[in-house]
Amino acid sequence: MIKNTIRAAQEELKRKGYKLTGPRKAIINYLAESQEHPDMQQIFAGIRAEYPSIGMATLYRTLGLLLELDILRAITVKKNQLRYELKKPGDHHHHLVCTECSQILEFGSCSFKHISSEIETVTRYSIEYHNLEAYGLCPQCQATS
Amino acid sequence: MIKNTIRAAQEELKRKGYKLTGPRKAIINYLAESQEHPDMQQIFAGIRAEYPSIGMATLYRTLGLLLELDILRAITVKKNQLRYELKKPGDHHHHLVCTECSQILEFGSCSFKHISSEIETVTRYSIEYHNLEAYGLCPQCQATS
DNA sequence: ATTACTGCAAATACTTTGCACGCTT
DNA sequence: AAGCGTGCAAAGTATTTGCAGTAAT
Repeated sequence: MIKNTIRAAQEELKRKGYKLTGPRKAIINYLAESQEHPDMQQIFAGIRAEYPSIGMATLYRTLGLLLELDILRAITVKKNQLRYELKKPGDHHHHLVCTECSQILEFGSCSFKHISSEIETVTRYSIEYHNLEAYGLCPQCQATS
Repeated sequence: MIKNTIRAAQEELKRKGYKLTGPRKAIINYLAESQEHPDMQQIFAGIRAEYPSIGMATLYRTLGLLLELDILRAITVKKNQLRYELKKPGDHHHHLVCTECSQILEFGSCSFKHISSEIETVTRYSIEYHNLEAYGLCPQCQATS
């Protein structure tokens, strides 16, 4: 499945006319393989292991590009704290975020697609994607309070 | 209705043991009265008109506090661009964001509450609130492309 | 009276940009 | 060969923090 995710991301880049460079490959690979939802510093550190010459500016530029191309999704865990995940083809889920420890859990049920087209009709927006984030306490943090 | 929003926010502050100070009142008033979804700079400018001595640090601290108390909600229009809105008692809605011009439209239908308790059961999280943001092109930006 | 809150200024942290060089197509 | 993409360093923003004075309870 990871292979598919990587391939889909790479193809999308090329399809839109962007070059498939070393740093971009390394970033996509790292994101596809990471099970957690890493933040920018974790991504940077992780990629340095594979591709030591990468600079922070490239990471900023690349994450920005992937977000714009809708290959990458950002999850807000706290004010000004983002975590990232590569979109997997055929997978659609949302996130539960612990307001205490920032743990992220995925859940599959998405109720939005049922009302999406009605909202498009009413509002005349054309909807491209959506994010749903639910916030609360994870089991561990409930126990600690 | 604005009165209610202001009162609810003020009471929540006091209930949790925070002081109801001049700057806090001014910020709450400004947010309650603003129809758009202002960003931090707009809020700062707007409040200076009412309360010229306010400093940026206070605004940062206060918005942070209101977010934590779940009185205030942040809407992500682009990477690192947030807009704010005070929560109104009895009102529940979500947002449609134009990826081109960052216009925000509210929509009332929320499909999440139906599945919320099931997700709590399955995941053992206790959910406090949730945000749904749908991204796409507004009618004007569709026309311009 | 007590203690939280504020404003200022300084310190950090974060993000973007310009440019010369290198790599993908 | 052409031009996009990269890394570095510097510039530009954004955010946080320490502290002395002030105001809310």
